[in-house]
Amino acid sequence: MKKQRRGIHLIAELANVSIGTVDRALHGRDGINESTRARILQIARQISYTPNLAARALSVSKASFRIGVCIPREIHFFYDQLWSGVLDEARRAAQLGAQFVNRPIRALGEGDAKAFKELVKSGVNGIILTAGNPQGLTPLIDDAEEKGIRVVCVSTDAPESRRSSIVCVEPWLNGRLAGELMGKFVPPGSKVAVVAGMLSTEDHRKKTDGFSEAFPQHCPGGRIASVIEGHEDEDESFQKTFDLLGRDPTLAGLYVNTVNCLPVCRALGARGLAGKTKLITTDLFAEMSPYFKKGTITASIYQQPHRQGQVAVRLMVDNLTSKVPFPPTVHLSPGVVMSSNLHLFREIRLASAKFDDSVLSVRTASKA
Amino acid sequence: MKKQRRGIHLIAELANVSIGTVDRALHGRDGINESTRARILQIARQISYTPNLAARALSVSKASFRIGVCIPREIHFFYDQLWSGVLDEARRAAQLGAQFVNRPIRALGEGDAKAFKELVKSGVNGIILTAGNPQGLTPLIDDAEEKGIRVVCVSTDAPESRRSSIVCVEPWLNGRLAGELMGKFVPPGSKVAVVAGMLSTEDHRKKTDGFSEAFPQHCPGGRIASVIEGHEDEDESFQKTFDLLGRDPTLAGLYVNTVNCLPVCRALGARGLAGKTKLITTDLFAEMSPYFKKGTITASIYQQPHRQGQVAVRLMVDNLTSKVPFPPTVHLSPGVVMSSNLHLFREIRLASAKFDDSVLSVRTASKA
DNA sequence: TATAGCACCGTCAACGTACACGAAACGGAA
DNA sequence: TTCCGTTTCGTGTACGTTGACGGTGCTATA
Repeated sequence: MKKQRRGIHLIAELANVSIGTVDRALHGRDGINESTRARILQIARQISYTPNLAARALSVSKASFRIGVCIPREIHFFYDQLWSGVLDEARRAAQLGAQFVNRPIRALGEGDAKAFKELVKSGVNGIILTAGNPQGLTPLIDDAEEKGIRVVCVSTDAPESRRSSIVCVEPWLNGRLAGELMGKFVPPGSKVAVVAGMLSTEDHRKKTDGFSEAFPQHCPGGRIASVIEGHEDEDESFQKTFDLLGRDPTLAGLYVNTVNCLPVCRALGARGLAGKTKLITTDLFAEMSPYFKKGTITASIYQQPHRQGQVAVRLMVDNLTSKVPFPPTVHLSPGVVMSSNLHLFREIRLASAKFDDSVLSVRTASKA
Repeated sequence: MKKQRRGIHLIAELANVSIGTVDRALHGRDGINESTRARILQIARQISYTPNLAARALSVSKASFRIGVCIPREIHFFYDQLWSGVLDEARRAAQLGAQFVNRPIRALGEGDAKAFKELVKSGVNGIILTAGNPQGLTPLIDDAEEKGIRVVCVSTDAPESRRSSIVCVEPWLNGRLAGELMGKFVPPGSKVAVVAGMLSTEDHRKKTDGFSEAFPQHCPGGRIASVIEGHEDEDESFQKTFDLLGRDPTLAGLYVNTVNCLPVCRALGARGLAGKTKLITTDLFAEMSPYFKKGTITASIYQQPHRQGQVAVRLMVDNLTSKVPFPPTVHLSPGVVMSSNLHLFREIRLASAKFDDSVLSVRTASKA
């Protein structure tokens, strides 16, 4: 009744050698006869040996690789989800000996160059980041890649750089989907308007472009009456929308391509147009919930932040552990949130029952 | 010249207790004085202790475990994706010592009891299956769970059984989302129809119910004119739809809640109604692509088979490796496919460029 | 006073890998 | 023969955590 050994021990047993010899064979160290090495490698292949990365990480007493993460914390409902996706996946990867160093920045594009440099200097093997100002970051990214540090952008791209991969929902497509939906929600010949954050940011411009292109294609005779900018300011957004609705009461739909949709909802309510004028928003957070239920928001285009974080970590870990090549781009499909499926989204579910995300007490289930 | 201990040992040394006590304190186990627990937690906080997850994983690595998978192969575009999702995740889990035994069945509900029994007898630690005929499977599932074999249903549930979890897109909600969409696509007072597979299958019935309930809520004065059954037969589906469209040319929309939508598309084309009558379908496969582009299909409700497979494996592996408790249900949100985002879905992408799914050659890095 | 029961705590052996050290076996040279 | 060096391989320990098991005192009951 001998106990069943695993891994390197099993190979040793099968080859009638010691684990030391197996170690030498597997790692190409010297001090071993070529013939026995061949024999051991043969057996390793036969039992399809895969090293236990956790054990390896433990043995060298430091993680086998470290991944730096640099994302903002400002727009909470979005980046919290992104971070939570990263964390979810990181917890699993920890079993493979991955360590994550978090180097958050205040807001998108704020001090990311500094944070990035620090991560590079700290000797990580890979970096996951939201590239706020791509022009500043591009040379740094290229430099890191040059040194063998793999860089994966998430949510926001640095397209000109040599980053290994980008995980995002394409803003242009985001706008197109909104445009197609709107085109089918409103009757032919309708006029609609776009409420953007600031058109100076590429993301909002591309969404606006996508919408403007797709809407007329799916709504015969439809056209964009106007595009207004709220500059991420609550009062300004409300006032401008309120005025717009007053000027043109025949407006059939509104597309909000920034996360800042609550003022627009309120403006619609103030004009008594809630539920009448079709409203398509972007992203999702708990405070939007009542507006879905009242019918003010017809649909929202969901960018899957949690999943973006997950996928980014997966790409990185797969590459670092198993040399899985990076796909140059991962374009997730935006989700469509409506009142029917609203409650299935994390942002809404977690709002009612907040989970404790403290890491230390990962309480193991007590035996039954 | 005492050696510098780390982690739990360091805490033990500082607190003048043994590592066992520290373990008890950190994990909220009983058999420890509350005051010493507080003291230990205090010290842990002071040195900002973080558990070495690699060590934990190693310690718990109760050797390898085996997971049985039992899903049909009949509806290729769906179950192939499901299987591919399982495989994707299985590949990762292999690094943690998970083995997967595949025991496919011909079609949903065909010989699944036999396959299930074989898996149980083969001594797996967990089973992932699509529960075709729940009534037959339920006692078997309960039996397996009794023996400590965790069972996760995917896509199709056995709700009365004691399965550990279910991963699916709820059919009722699926229908509701279709109903809400349809309600906003067609003008108030519209008549629409439902094309089902067979109403005897619970899945199709629930989808029909959900649709019938949601549609009038979102389309004032709207009503369901008729529900027809295609019985998964191409000719029958075509003919019945063709006849229906002839009888009632004012029909504003059609909802197909089975995967068998091509005959409906053709019937619409034959009547010259393609693009006029709004068509909402279910699921997604490559042959639907041209109908999206022509505008015949307005939208399709996507059940995320790949993701379902992934999630099911994750639940199982997380539980088996780290005792993460099963959530009783995982209800994924159905996706909405339209012409804008069509090309982002696996089913369409992979149709053009097939990927190679070779698994075995996970080459370990040779020393630099 | 003995004994059982309980609350609290320590000890030890895994888990799979990496690496340092040392032990054989062998050949050649003194 | 003895001595030394090399090649080839075995042994032991460390890495940090977990869980089974055993041990110490103390209190309650006979």
